[in-house]
Amino acid sequence: MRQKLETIYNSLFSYFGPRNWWQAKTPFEMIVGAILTQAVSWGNVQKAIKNLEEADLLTPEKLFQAEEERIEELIKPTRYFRMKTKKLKAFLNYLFTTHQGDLTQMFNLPLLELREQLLSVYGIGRETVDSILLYVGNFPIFVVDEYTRRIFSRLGLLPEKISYEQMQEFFHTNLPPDTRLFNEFHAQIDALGNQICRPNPDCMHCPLAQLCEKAQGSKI
DNA sequence: GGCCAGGACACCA
DNA sequence: TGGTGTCATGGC
Repeated sequence: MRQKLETIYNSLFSYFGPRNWWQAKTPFEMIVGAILTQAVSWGNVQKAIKNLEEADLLTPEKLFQAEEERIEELIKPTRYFRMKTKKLKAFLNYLFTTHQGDLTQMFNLPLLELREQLLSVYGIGRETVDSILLYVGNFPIFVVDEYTRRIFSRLGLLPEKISYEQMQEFFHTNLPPDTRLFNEFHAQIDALGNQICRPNPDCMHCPLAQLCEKAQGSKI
C-alpha cells in the first residue's frame, strides 16, 4: 500500500507540480486563512486577508479588539461572514484566555493536547484544526477532506462511506510521518479534486486514470 | 442563471 | 451515529 501511495503522489506531483500551499506572511495570517477558507475558494480568502491587512487588523491583539461589524464587512468575500467572524473571535478568545495571545506558547503544547484544545473552540472542526497543525505548526498530521474520500474511494483504496478518523488513520498507517510530504500530498489531492475528480469527473485528463477502477470501468 | 468552492454546527431520528 | 438544513459571496 505504501508503494501504491507513493506512485499516486508521484503521479500527481509530476502532473500538477509543487502547489506552494498556504503562502502567508505570518503564522497568524495562516490561521485566519484556515478559518476563512471553510467552504470557499482560496481566491475569496485572499481578498478578505488583503482587506484585513489594509485595515491593519492582521495581528491577534488588533483583531481581538476589533468590532464584529467591522470584521464582518472586511471578510464578506469569504461567504458566511457573520459565522466566520464569530469563529475568529472564538479562536482569539481561546488564544488570549489560554495562551496570553502567544501563538508560540500555543504551539509548544504536545500535538494531541493542542489538537484537543483547538477542537473545543467554536468553529474549529477536524479539518481546520489539522490544517492549522500541519501547515502552521508543522506537525506531521495528515489533513483529509471530501476530495480525499472521493478520490481514494474511486481508486478502490477506501470505502465510499468512511469517517474522517478512519481516512486519516489510513494515511498515518501507510505513510512515513513526514510533514513536508503530508503538506504537499494534501495540496495535490486538492488540486485533483478541484480541477478533475469532480462529481462528474474529467477522467480523460486525470493523471491517475490508469490506477482508477472507475475511470477504467467507464472506458474513458 | 446555475453551480460550487481548501466546513462546522445544530437539530433530528 | 449519520443524514440534513443553515450559513449567505463571488467566479466561472
